[in-house]
Order: sequence, then C-alpha cells, then structure tokens
Amino acid sequence: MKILETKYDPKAIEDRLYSLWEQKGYFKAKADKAKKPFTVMMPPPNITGQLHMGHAIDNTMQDILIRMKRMQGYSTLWLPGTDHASIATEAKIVESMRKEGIDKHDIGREEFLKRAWAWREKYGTRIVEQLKKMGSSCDWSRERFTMDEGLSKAVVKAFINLYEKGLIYRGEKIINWCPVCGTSISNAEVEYEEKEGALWYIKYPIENEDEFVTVATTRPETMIGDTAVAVNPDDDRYKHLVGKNVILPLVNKKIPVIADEYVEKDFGTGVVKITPAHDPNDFEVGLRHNLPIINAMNDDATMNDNAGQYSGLDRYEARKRMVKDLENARLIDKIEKHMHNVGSCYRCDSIVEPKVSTQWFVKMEPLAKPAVDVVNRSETEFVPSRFSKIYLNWMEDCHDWCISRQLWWGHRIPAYYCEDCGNVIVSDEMPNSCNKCKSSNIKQDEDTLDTWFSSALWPFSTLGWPDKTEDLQYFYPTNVLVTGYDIIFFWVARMIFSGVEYTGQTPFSTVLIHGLVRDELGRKMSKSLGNGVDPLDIISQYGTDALRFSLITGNSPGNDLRFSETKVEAGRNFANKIWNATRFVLMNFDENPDFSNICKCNFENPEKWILTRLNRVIKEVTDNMERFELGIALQKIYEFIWDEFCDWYIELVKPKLYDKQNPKRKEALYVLKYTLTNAMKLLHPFMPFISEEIYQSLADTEESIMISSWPVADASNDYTEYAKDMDVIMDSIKSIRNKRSELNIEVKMKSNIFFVSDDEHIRNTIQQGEQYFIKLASAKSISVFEDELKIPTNSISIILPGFKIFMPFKELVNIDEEITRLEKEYEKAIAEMQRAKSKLENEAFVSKAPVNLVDSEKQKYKKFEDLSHEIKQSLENLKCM
RNA sequence: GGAGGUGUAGCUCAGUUGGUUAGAGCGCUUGCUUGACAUGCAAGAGGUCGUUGGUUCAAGUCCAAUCAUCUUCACCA
Repeated sequence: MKILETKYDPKAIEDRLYSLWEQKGYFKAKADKAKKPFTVMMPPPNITGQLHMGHAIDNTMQDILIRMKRMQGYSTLWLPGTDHASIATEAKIVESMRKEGIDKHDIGREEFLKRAWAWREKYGTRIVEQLKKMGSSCDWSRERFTMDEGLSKAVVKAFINLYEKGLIYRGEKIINWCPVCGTSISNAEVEYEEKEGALWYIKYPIENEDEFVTVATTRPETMIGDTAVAVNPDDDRYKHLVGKNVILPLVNKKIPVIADEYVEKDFGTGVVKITPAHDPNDFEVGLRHNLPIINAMNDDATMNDNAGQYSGLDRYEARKRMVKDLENARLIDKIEKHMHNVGSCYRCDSIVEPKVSTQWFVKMEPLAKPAVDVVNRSETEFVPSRFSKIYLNWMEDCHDWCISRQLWWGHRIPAYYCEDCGNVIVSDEMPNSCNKCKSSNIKQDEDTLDTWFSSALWPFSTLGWPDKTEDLQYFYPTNVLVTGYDIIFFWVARMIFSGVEYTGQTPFSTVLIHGLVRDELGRKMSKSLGNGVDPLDIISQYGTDALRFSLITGNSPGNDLRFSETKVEAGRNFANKIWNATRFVLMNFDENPDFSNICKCNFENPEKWILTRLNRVIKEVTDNMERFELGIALQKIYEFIWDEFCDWYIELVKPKLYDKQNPKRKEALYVLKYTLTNAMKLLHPFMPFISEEIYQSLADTEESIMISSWPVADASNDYTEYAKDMDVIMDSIKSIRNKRSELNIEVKMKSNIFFVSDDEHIRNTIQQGEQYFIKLASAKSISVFEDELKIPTNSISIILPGFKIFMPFKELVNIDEEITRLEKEYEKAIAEMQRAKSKLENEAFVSKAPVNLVDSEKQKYKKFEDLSHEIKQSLENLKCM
C-alpha cells in the first residue's frame, strides 16, 4: 500500500487525471435509448476571449450538474463550443492589421476572411485549453463553432424561414451606429450612462419677423439636419407660431414650426428642434409629419457635405465651432449644464450615433408571445425564480431586433439583389437569375448577421438542426442552461423564442442563473480597472479543486459573490485535510485488507454513528443538488468530512486501529474506507480531481469515480438509536473538554471521571465508551454509578440531560471563579425555563401549536428545571468548601 | 419613472416550506511538536438578524411602511 506525501499537491495530479479521463472517453455522450438523457449546452465563449472568473463559475456549475447526473446513470451530454463574436473578433483582426499598415478594404473581403480564419485557428483553441484546466467534463468530440458548416447552414435556414413567414424584413429605420466599429448594433448592445453635458439654448429667427424662437438642445451639431421646429399643440405661448417658418441658423434654410404631442411644455423652452436623421424620437415625429430626413454625418461620425463649412470635422469639433459661430451671431441665448444619458457601444465604449439606414430586422412581437407563454406555463423555469420576471419584463416590450452588421466576419446575409430591377431574393444559395426580370446581374447583401442570431440557435443547431439527427431527437430539448443574469436579454431570451419558433419546443427546462464574480472590494472585474483575477493563476497556486470550492461554497443562486483568496485557501486546506485523512486510512491498511467477510455484528457505536450520518448527508446533499442548491450541498459535504468524519470518527476509531489484535479492527477499517469512498463520490462533482485521486487509491472496484454510481442512502446502515448513544458520549467528551479548558487544566493532567445516572441504558452506554474518554477526554479511567454516594465530595460537576459527570480536581480549581461561572449558568437555565414556561402558560400555544412542539416545550421546561436544581445544589456544595 | 436585489458576528457570506439556545469560513483570544494533517488539534469571545408597525400560539424567515445601498430597463430635446 502506497503511503502518500504529507501535503496534497494538485499540480502533480490534475493534468494527469484530466488526460486520463479524456483518453478513456468518459466525457463522450451516447444517444443510449436505454437511459434517460441529460443535456447541458455550454454557453460558447468568444474565440477572442481568455478564461475569466465568469467562465470559471459558469463551467464549474455545469460540470457539477453533469458529473452528478452521469454518476446517477443518465446519458449525459455537455456540449462545448465557441462563438465567432463578429464585432470583437473583427475589431481585433483589424487592429492587428493596422499595426502592419494594412486596411481591410485594401485587401478585400475574401483576403480578409482568409486572415480571420487563420486568426481563429491560431487563437480559437486557447480558451478550450483553459476550460479543460477547470476540469470541465464536456464532450469535446462534439465541440462546435458558430461558423462551422453545420451551424452556418442552420443560420441560413433560420433566416429563410423567418423571412418567408414575414418575420424578417428589410427597412429604413433609425438604428444605433457605432462609428468606431463601423456597424449598426442592436438596442441590447448599447450601454447608457449618465454624463454631464449641456443644454444649448439657440435662437432660431422667425421668417419675415424680428422675433426668435429659442430651442434647447443637447446636440447643437445636428442642427444641420433639422427639418422642423416643434411645439406642444396645447402650448399657448407658441400656438400662433404653428404653421409659420423659421430660418435655420448657419444653414439659412426655411423649416416649418409644427405641433406634436411629443413635445413637453415644461422642458427647456418648450420648443424642440426636430432632426429626424439623428434622434430616434425626432425620427418618429418626422414620420408623423412627413418631414425630410437630412443626414449630417458620415459613418465615422465626421460631418458630411450637408454640413457645408463644417464638413469633414469630427462631430465634437464641429459642435465647438458651430457654437462659437452661433455665439458670434448672438444666437446663443444661454448654456446650461445638463445631466443626461449617453449611449455607448458595449464593445468599444465609443459614443453611439443614432443613424437612419436600411437594415434587416426581426419582427419581435409574434415571436415574443409564445416565448412568454413557455415561461408562464413553466415549461422553462428560471432558478432562482425571480429572474423569470426580469425575462418577462424584457420580452413583453422589446423592439424589433436589428440583425444586420456592417462587418465581414460572420454569417453573410443570404439576401440577393437584382441590380436591374431591385428585386430582393432570399435564398440558401446565389440565384442564377432574377426571378422577376431574369437578369443575371445579381449581388449578395454585403452585410453579416448579428452574432446573437447564430447563438440563438445554439441549443439545437449544435445537435444537427435543421436535420433530424439522432442527437437532436435524443438530447433535445436540453435540461439546464447555466448562465449569468447579465446575459438574459442578449442570449437566453433569444434562444427561447428561437427554440420555440424553429423546433416547437422550448430549448431547456431550467435556466440556472448565477451572479457576477466581483473583486474583493465588490467591484465588477474589468479590463479597464485592471482588477480581474486570472483563474489560471489561482489554479497554479492552489489547484482547480480549491478554485471550484471557493466559487461554490457559501453562495446562494443568483447572487453576486466577491472573490477572495482566503476562500480559495479554505478550499486548498480542505483538499489537504481529505488527503491526510486518506493518508491516515492507508497507513493503517498494513496489507491489502480483505473485506469480503465483514460482519455488521462487529460494528460498534462509532461505526454505526458515522454510517447513520453518512446516510443523512447522502440524502440531504442529493436533495440540495436536485434543487440546484449547490452551495448548501457543498457546505454539508465539507462539514461531514471535516467535522464528523475527521474530527470525530477517525479520532474515535484510533484506539481500535492501534490495537492490531482487536477482533473488530477490520470492520473499522472497512467503515473508514466505505465512508471515505462515498464521501468522495458526493464531493466528486464539486472537486473532481482530489476525489478521483483518493478514490483510485482506495478503490479496487471501478477504475474511475467518474463512472461510479452516485451514492444512495442504505437503510440497513441506519442506526439512529445507536447514533444517539454515540451523541451521549460525544456530548460528554465536549463538556469535559470545555470544563477542563475553562479551568485551565493541562491536557496531560489525567483524572478519573465519575458518571452518575439513574438510567441504566445511559450507564451502559457510557461504561462501554471508556476508551473514548481515555483517548479524547484526558480520562485515566471512568466509573459509572447509579447514585452519588461514592463521588468524592470535592468534585467538579457537569450536568447533562439524564446524567452527571464528576471530576475530582479540587486542587486545580479556583472556587470563587467556579461559583461565578455556575451562577451565570444558573441564570441562563432559569431564563430558558421561564421562556418555556411562558409558552406553556399561553393557552393559544398549547391549543394551536402541533402536539410534538408542545411536548418538546414541556420537555425543555423539565430539562431546565432539573438543570437549575442541579446547578443550585452544586453551588451550595461549593460555597460550603 | 418602471422592475428587481441586498442590509445577519470585526470582514466575506449561508440560513430551503415560519418552529429547540441564529451558523460557516477568515480574523481575534487561550492552550497544544496528542503515533493523518500547524494547509493542523482543542477551547473561547463576538450578533437587540437596517428601522418601525402588522399577521401568528410562534417572525432572521410572511405582510406593510421607511432608511441605506446596488443592479437593470425605459427615458424629455
């Protein structure tokens, strides 16, 4: 039998075990009709990304669920993959090309895509390797990429279906434009932040009059595109102006004064300039009043030719100059500081520009309805449930989704335009000729689709949809989706409506939501703050198991957690504890013990006690895990292993183990191994590496804990009554230690311990436990009596329910201190007694509360009443000394 | 403005459907080279569960109000 090192070294085993698992094919899923499927789709990380704490917690949770279900005998599939992340990836490639002095337009689309694929080959596998470091037991043979052939086919199919149903349309609308990324982005991709700006009050001269109207605006530079000035129809101050014209300063153009409900009388001057091309609200007003749309800017947010002398200037530079020119013309009435929300691109953080342009949209209303229904009908449940409200809230009033992106890296929109007649053809391949005018002069749409359009199909496209593959039929719909709450709108919502639309089924029955991992100060981890903690650093310092422990323990679902290294240390210490417990067990297996003829008749109270506890922890942990209460489950495993198994059971069996002639020694070894093995099985989903290493060094049955079966409580191991006896001994030991510590008695100082009880069963239990008192309570020997006649008069007493303990330690005791202590204890007992008494005197309690509770109050009253008498007696004895 | 979260020991957080004397990790105090482990063992101090009402025999837990704090959605130029 090998003897382990005294310290657990995760580095020495983690990589080895992971490659063993992979080699053995344990991660591979099989569509096995004899078993029930359990499927989890990994949220595909971005190929440009590197592993961060968000991935770490997300993948740990998935791995926990998958490993448990695998052990429970399900046919488990955890399907991994990566996402092409069009904006982020294209930005990175453009940036790296810029360093070489190359612009993407110089080399053209085809050449650019070649580079992009090369880039993906080079960096796309990095995150995969990092996920393996986390111990993720996903089926790498089924790994998918959102731009691989099958998934691209699914995207085209989905687009065509929606188009044919009229749920995808092309239209000119005002969208969010990122001038740096050079593309449109969806509403969800804009982040709003309160920023200090200004309100410029600008005087617009009224045509043919000497009067002005003053408009207030936060964006003076867009006045180039003004096509009207609006007032509220009920605003008496301005009623007379409606229908007249004003002269747009700097441009010297006539624009009308119109009346529209949208204008708030009380804001600013009550007069608004209307710039349909540069403001979403103005765009709507423009539609209502048939106003022309005049665009003042280029795609890179410089002013365009419509801006005349300001043409070519950046939008903010143009603002400065225009304001200056207006001031010179005495057309600025005043400038006020003004706080307002400014939208910026979630990828590059530059300020987003509302822009009118022709884009493709998904019509949301018809898709949202069934997606709301599946959640209302609980076909998909959010855990914790409060997140369903957040989902429903968003889903119930979401706008049409802008899906076209002015990028090259992504799925090119399968729409073709006839250059001659303008006909639009949506098709899975380039048509030979226009189906209207027969022209062969046909061009494909230049744009690509929003990455989320393809991620939305992830739960089924990865299984082969639109083909009816065996995998799709067996593994779909999936069971659990694990993700952070920050991505409900982006992704979860879109997967649900897509799944319902294309497959007729909700893609997953449970959405398990977790919070964000924050830094030690509670701040969001971000690149710009530089406060991110690299999971790989933590792994190399403490091991993967310790990291996983720190992310799960003491956490409740959906709540953010602060990352702290001391928690990781706690995980590492726990691993070390387990390691050493195993080391201890193995050291006592002097030869390979033969457990084939174990007799339960040789189980003594400690064996019966730990087996009873094991049963309980198996049941509770399984229940907690089924309810996704992972933090509670791990906490219970931790307490079981550390407190019950190590601190108590191992200590209790030591005397037996050291006595090689003891006929019950083998049974103790058996129970040690049995308990440890089962504890490792419970722990395995959480801390896969150490549990496997321990299992393999103990087990002679199965080759890996991964494919062993999940523990089930064994009724024949329930010794509840015996466990109670053990509790009597353990409580006594604790009280004796406690007392000795209070009295500052050294551990080495042994004594005789006397027990007195009129209960024969208690007397027997204690008598049989002598060895434990000797080992764990500094006893020289013990004596058990029915009454106090033979107890030395000058003894320290401990009063426990049903019995008393005496230690003849008069010479070591400070009597005054002891009296003070007992007086305190007396008061406490009286307080508890009165508490119980007041309950029992309350007729409502006695009549309405459940009988067992009333009984337990009665017992409690009796217990404290007895206790108080005993204490009083002891006090009187002491005072006489 | 809408929606939601959080507030429990010095710190970070658990506390499942209301039910013994409210828990853990870390930190702190005291004592231990106890034949697995100092990444350890034993003992201990420390909490009027944000505040105020209410429901109930019984509230950290349910309800209402209030304060503080955070997130998110939508926004008046």
